[in-house]
Amino acid sequence: MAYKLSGDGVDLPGFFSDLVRCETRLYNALNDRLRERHGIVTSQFEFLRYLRDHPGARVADLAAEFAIGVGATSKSADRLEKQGWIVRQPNPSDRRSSLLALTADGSQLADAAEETFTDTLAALIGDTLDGSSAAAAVRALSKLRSVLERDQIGTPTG
Amino acid sequence: MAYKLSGDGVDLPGFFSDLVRCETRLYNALNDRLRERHGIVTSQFEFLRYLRDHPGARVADLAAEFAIGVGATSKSADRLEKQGWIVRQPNPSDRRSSLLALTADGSQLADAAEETFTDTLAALIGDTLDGSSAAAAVRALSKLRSVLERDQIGTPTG
DNA sequence: CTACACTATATGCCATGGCATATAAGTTGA
DNA sequence: TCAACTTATATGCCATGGCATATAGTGTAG
Repeated sequence: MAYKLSGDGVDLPGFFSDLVRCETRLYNALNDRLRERHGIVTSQFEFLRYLRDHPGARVADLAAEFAIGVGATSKSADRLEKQGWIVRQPNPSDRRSSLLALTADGSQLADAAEETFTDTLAALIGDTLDGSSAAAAVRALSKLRSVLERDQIGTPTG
Repeated sequence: MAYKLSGDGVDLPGFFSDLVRCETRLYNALNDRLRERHGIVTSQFEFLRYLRDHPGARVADLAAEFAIGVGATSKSADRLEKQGWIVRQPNPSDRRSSLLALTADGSQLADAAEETFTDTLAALIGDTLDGSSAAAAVRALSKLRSVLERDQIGTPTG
């Protein structure tokens, strides 16, 4: 009989499929709602919310948080800046980088979109994710995330 | 005291963040490994594996499975076909669509990539996803997926 | 101070997906 | 049978991210 070196009883490929499919569908559904109500998509909301909660963050901070490339993050910031939702302020301690911050408009948008975001999420998965086994799922995913971040797994190069 | 209509004690936005970040990092890490060993990325592997397990599937079947648009699926099939990994066979019962199937090369690639895929996943999350609370997480995510699919949540238009 | 390595960001090219539209084929009702 | 409707896929335009590279600023050894 063959050894099972890890993941006893856990079908990891199946888990991964479920993870990706849940993420895709939730992201799609949230995109639809945020776009129709606020003219933004989920990734933009996540940027705005992060900047609201971390004013003065740099491009590299956003890239690390979302595990996307620095280039993509810079372009994303360009678009938000062009819309007047964020500003690049000079970084007094390092002129290579800028400190990003929400404008008043951006702040208002982040708050309004957050309500839509939270409500939509509750409507979509609030009932399904009820109960104690769901709490275990939430904890497990949270732990998995910390481990992935700690070990820098899947951090893009650029 | 305010009512909590759903999701008692579950921080849904936090759960969603964890879900998306785990998905992103795992996808990135799997992409790296699959690209270096087989010259494909994870989405391509998932297509190939699906066609291996569902020979004769149509473009619409793939689109439904992965919750992406039909147009994107068609283009993805173009690329796999151009590489010689799949073929479009005429559908005898409906000439609007084709039946997709792996070539011998595609089949071989799917099997080889699956080994890399499985091993990599085990290396990345096998230890973290061990134990009974992880089993609960896996079940919860599986259930969430079924509900999202049943209710057609996040199914793209095109 | 100055060359050299390093770092942070910006930008260009490419791949991929969404969405709208086009086209071809199947279906239906009078 | 044929016009109107629906369905399945393909294609075009756009947005976004990866990756490579360019540029500017920082740190450091001598």
